[in-house]
Order: sequence, then C-alpha cells, then structure tokens
Amino acid sequence: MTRKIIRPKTNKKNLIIRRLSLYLRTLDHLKKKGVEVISSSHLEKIEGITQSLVRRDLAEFGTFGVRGVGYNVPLLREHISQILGFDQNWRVVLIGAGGFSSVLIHSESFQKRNLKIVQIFDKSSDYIGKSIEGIPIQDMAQLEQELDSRHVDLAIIAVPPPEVQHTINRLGHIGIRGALYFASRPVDVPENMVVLNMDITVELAVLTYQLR
Amino acid sequence: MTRKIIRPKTNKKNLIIRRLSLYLRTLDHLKKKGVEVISSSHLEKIEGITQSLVRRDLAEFGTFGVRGVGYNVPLLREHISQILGFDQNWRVVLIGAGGFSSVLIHSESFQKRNLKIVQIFDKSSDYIGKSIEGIPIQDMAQLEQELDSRHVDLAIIAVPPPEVQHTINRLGHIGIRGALYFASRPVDVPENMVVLNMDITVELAVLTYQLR
DNA sequence: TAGATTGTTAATCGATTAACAATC
DNA sequence: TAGATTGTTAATCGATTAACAATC
Repeated sequence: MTRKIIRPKTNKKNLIIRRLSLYLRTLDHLKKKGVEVISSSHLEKIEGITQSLVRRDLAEFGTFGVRGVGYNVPLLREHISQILGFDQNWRVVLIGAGGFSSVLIHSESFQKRNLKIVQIFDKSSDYIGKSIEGIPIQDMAQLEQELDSRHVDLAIIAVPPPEVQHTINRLGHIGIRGALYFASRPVDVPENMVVLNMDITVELAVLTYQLR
Repeated sequence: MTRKIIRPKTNKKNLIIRRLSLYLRTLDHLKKKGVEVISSSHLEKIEGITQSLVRRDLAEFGTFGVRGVGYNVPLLREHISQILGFDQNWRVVLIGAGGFSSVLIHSESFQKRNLKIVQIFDKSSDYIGKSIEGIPIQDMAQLEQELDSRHVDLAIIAVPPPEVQHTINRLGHIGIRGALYFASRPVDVPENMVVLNMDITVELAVLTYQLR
C-alpha cells in the first residue's frame, strides 16, 4: 500500500440506480401507452441495455417478474419508483431565481417525481419580493433565518459558478442534506451532505470527442 | 451464445473522456490562479480520482508529465483540450428558443470550449423573427431549407419532450452529426449520428436514493 | 545524491454477459 | 405439453488500483 487516503467511497450502487431510473422513465411512457407487460428482452431494445443486465438490476432489489411472462408494467413502475425514493414527497429549495430556475419549476420532471419547490432564494433585488408560480423569492442574505432544514429535503443550486461553493457551505451549515448544482467546477462537499453535479461541458466533451 | 443483437458498442473510452473533462475544468481553474505545475496526487485530492487513475488516463493519450516534477498546468490544459476536440471551433444550432436556450447562450461554458451558436430555430410565433444575442430566431418549419449541415457541427435540442424524437429525425436527415437533448425519455438515434442526453430526473434519482 | 513523481506493468476488483434450471 | 421468460450462478470481460523501475 502506497497511500492511505480515506475517501467516502462513491456509493456502490450508483450505476444500477442510474439504469433503474432509465427503466422508470420508459415504464412511465409504456404505462401511458397502455402496455401491460414487458419482458427484459423488449427493454433491451428500448434502452440499449442487455436483457441479462436488466434482470440482474431488478433482482438486486426483489422479485418483480413472472417466469415465462415478463414484468407487469404498472407494478414494476411502482416498485422502481419506491426503490428510488420517489414514492415520498421531496421538498425542494431553489437557490437562484434566474432563467434556469424558471425552466426547472415548469418542467414536468418535478411533479412526475414528487418533487415540490417550496422556497426560492436569490440575492438580486431584481428578483427579491417577486414570485415564480406563486412562490415568493426571498433574499439570499436571509437564508440562515428563513430556511429551515426541517422543512426542506434538498436544494437545487442555480447560481453563478463562483458562488456555488459558498452556497453549498451555507446549506450544509443549515443542515440541508442533498444538493444538485450545474456549474462546471468541482466543489468541496461538507460532511453529511450528498452533492451532485450536472456539467454540460462534460457532455459536450464526449460529443466533440466522438465527432472529432 | 443466446442472442445476436448488433449494437453500436458504446464508445469504449467514454469513461476516460468524462474524467479528462473533469481534469480540464480544474486545470482551467488552476491556470487562472497562476499555478504552474500539478502532480497526480494533488489532482487526486481535488477530483477524488486516484493518482494512479489520473496518470493512466493521461498516459492513454501521450506523455505529458515530467518524472519527479509533475505536469505543467498550461501545457496539460492544451493537450487535454485538444484530445477532447476543443481546440477547434464548433458551430452549434439551437433548436428551441425557450428559457433554457437563453441560459445556455449566456453560459460561459460555451465560449470557454470554443462553441459558437450560429443559428436558432423555434416553432412558436412568439419567438420567430426576434433574436437572442444578435442571432435571429428562425422558423422551425423552415429547418430543412435554412439549416445546412456544412455550416453547423452539432445541435442543442431544447424543445418539449414530445418533439424531441421528431427533431432528431429531421436533424439526422439534414446531415447534422451530433446532438444533445435534455428530455427525460429515450430516443431512437439515426445512423451516423451521435446523440447524447442529459436527464435531470436521473440525477435526482441518485440523490433521492441516497437520502432515502 | 536523495527525494519526488511519472509512465507502465502486474494484480485486483467489480461489473457485465452468458447460460440454464425453474416455472409460468 | 411446448414455448417463453424469469431469477440466478458461473464465466468473462473491463476498469481500477498497487507497485515499482525510470528519471527528473
């Protein structure tokens, strides 16, 4: 052994969880179309994930299918939804009231997954006092006074990149347990917080690399 | 062998490319701070990726470091930038002129990575004829007439979910080779096209799963 | 020279695929 | 019963880590 760095080992099941959430969105779609039963080999065609892996992913969490038949669409949908935690309501605080936030708040993904935006904060006087979809925009300076981690489960951070780290620190201090941010930079994650990042430059890199 | 499905095997190096793009954004930052040299063990602390893997990732594409010293920050930045294809200019068409697009167009990620938005299309008369940042919004109905794949390298698709598949089909037909979309649904990808997806519900699932 | 850090190979670990008995 | 498809185990494949000689 050369090193002894302790690292909060990146949650083992993440790959499975990501795939489950692909299955879930397809099941949403199939259910809407009225499809009753689906087999792993049919999912393979839709998702581009081998039938073996589909069955293995599901078997990780239980026995949801019927041999010789397949999986019941509405039932499997419920099961996966529950595994991912979407059976319960999630109260979300939006940090940053710019264009991105108003896109999010109108997105169907939020309702579909039981996420509800309960508070919005921004530091700009252009926004403070106004409201989006009936939710008043509060002053970022009052975050510690106005945000109570007992009433909010996670944060969506849509502030300019230089402010992300500080925002996360403040949220961590208040006791918010999870956050998602979009800036193209790494952050230090406070203890006891789960922080995820969606970085469009990463996807663009994959795209340009492949097209090069 | 049970199956014989032919699948365009998901590009082998994707994992490395994603990490390179994390290194790149950190190098951007370090360069701005004036840091001249960085070692793989320092990158390990910043990225949460083992020094071994950092060295291996880089070695995949060349010899960029100096033994006993480390990596020259501006030089390594140039190298990675080139590997990912960001040394050349990329002409981008935006499909959909809604809130999301105007966020993208103002984002620093685009300039930083040599991406330039050259055309914008939308189907709504609320947008057609207006312009964003000096780029006129054209009528989606005229896509085939007005969009020339010889002048555009890739597409960013920010249209409502039900329109994504049709949009991709049209772009493929016109000869656009790459696209990125944000809807939470799978699509069929035309031959000779690379299509990537950023789905916020996938990230939210990882988050809610871990917080559950 | 001594210390540091790379590039690279060998060892390990984990994830995916193939295969098949169980069972509808 | 014959055909289909699951759940699960064994085999394979690929990705990560450890280790170290090379070299600044």
